[in-house]
Amino acid sequence: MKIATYNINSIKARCANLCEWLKTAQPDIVFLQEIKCETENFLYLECESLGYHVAVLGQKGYNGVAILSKFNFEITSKNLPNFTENTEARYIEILVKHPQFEFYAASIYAPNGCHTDSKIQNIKLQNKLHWFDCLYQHLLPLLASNTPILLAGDFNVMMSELDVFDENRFKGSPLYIKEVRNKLKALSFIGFHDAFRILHPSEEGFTFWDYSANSFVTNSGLRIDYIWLSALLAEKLKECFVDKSLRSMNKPSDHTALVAELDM
DNA sequence: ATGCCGCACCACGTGCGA
Repeated sequence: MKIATYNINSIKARCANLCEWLKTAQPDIVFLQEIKCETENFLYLECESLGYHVAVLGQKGYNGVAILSKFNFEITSKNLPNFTENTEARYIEILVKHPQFEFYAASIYAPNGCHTDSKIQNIKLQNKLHWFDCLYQHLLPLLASNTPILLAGDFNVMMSELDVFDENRFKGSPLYIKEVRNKLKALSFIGFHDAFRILHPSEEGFTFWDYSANSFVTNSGLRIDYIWLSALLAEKLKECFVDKSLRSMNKPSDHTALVAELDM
């Protein structure tokens, strides 16, 4: 089983790139973030004609998450039920139903918490930390159900100096400060495994390069997109890699896809 | 010490991203 996560930065602007990539990469499940469209405006026909069932939580203009799956599923959650300020579309979760296996799978777009005004940034940072707390509160009963869980998406956190091209530029950033990194580390404390790091303990694995300053060419990137596997899925992990082909296309997203192969 | 570019939208400027 091949799965991929991709912050697409507008599904509409990326339709041709996405379809071309789906045809060549042939993933079974794709987790999308920042689709930037309302639920009813998603590219249903294009995705369904390529063999995918579609789950969408959209929003006008910003954010928005979706899952494309060749396997049948039921939607089990739209947004975090325990997060009270749910005006932003950042979480959609399905239960994949295959005759041989069943697991929860969520597409995640965590708040980034950055703003030019420091007062507003602090409010956004607190919101980000609270959002992660709510994510874990939501995940604990799922873990207790003993159903395998897969989390994929843009977590807006670099976990270590390996994950950032120039650590000094991000000192104090809500993407990198200790409080935020600790929130992500907490995922491993409750039993999730960072798929890329399991297989590549010392590679950079960047998934994002800013549009400006020629950053893709100079490889000034960040690793902020992750696939997290609960134990029952981590033991099936065969391969995990960054597919840079999407970032190399015309009119690319500023992110590219992180891909994992699991031996189900 | 900074969004340098690109996206969407009551749109030809502004908000937002990371």
